[in-house]
Amino acid sequence: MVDRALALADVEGLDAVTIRRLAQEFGVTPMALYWHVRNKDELLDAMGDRLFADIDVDALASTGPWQQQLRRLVAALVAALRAHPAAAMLGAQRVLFCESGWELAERTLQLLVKAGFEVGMACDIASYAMQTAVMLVVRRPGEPTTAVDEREAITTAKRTVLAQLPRDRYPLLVESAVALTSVDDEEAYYRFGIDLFIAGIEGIRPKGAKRPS
Amino acid sequence: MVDRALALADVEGLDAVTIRRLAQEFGVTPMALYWHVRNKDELLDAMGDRLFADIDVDALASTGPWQQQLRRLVAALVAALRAHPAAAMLGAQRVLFCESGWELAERTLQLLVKAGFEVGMACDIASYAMQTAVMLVVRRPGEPTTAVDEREAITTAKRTVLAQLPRDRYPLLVESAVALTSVDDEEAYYRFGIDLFIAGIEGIRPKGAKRPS
DNA sequence: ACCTGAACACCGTTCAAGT
DNA sequence: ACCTGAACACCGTTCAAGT
Repeated sequence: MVDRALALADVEGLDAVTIRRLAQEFGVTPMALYWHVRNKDELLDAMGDRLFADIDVDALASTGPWQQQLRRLVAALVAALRAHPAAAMLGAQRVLFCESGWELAERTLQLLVKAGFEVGMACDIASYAMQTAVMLVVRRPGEPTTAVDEREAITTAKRTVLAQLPRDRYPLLVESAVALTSVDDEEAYYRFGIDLFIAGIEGIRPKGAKRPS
Repeated sequence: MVDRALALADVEGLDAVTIRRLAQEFGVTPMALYWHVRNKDELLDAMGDRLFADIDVDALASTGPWQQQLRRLVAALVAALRAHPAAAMLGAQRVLFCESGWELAERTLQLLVKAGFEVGMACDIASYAMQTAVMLVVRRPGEPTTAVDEREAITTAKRTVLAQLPRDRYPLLVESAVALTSVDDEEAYYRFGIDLFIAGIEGIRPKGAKRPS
């Protein structure tokens, strides 16, 4: 049922995931679902939890310098969310409330503390990391609530608007109409986002941080 | 009407903003609103646009080194979104489609190009900046769709769950139950987020970048 | 120019009842 | 243990009609 809901979200957007629609997919009456799930929120939570299920923290954060470990963790998180972009935002509220999320969070905190950050700072960074991963996935163009069919139309419409702006007032916007409304290389896009995050972390880290381990 | 909708979102969450509810607030029948707005999406768009209305780009990005200008722009964006946290996410899809958003975007691109980034990279950074600002505001705890009344209850519930986790498996999570579920100093939180962003940008910038201006 | 009434196709959810 | 029927209080939206 959770998988079916995720599949539905992937194709038609998160808004299409309704109790009634899901029941229809199962060839069953809407009320039947209430036997398996307490209410819709519980279903959405379960969808969020599922996102983290396949992340193998141990394999990611055991060897190498902390920057690389952190990068691998964030990259794995992003990859997990990318599997279901429409549902990715559900993950943000669920990391701290499911087994696999705990594993991920604890490891990240551990890693940051070992790197010399104090616990409070490690918490801020870990939260920021999670939010950044979600942000990268739930990004432009086309809200996650949109069906895949409409996405392309929305994108070109947006692009057209930008391209027709007055050139004298907004030269860079007009020039960048395409670049601002689409992502040509997905992998490069995510690499850039993660690079930026890691660079930020390294940038704010106190220079003479001790390494207790 | 847009202001009323924002006010409603502030108090009861974005989910409370419905055509029918809004009509009720105005002491009018739901269908009356369709005279002033084509449909609900148009209303949400207008709410998103309103968020940028008070940003005075010229005052922010005219003097000083580019890092400071960029910081001021992002800070102003964050401040603008913070005025209506529940509606902040609406801004993300609207920056490129309203007057004040264009002003903001063009200025940011301009600034980045002057700083030595090529136009494509400047676009990526500007998009990232916008997303980061939204992310910082639409953050934990309590989804933007939640009413203010419920927020506190949700927060303490989450905290309790974390505090009761097995200490041997998740020592850092248990220790950080409070830190992970709340923000004690709002200003420090936002400063941290913006610092991290700026540090990232400086980190990825090519060292010998030329300064054409 | 601005609003209403009636109607339609959707929601989530409860609760008693069926097998 | 698992599902249904009927019902309720909500949505957004259209369209003809009122003033």
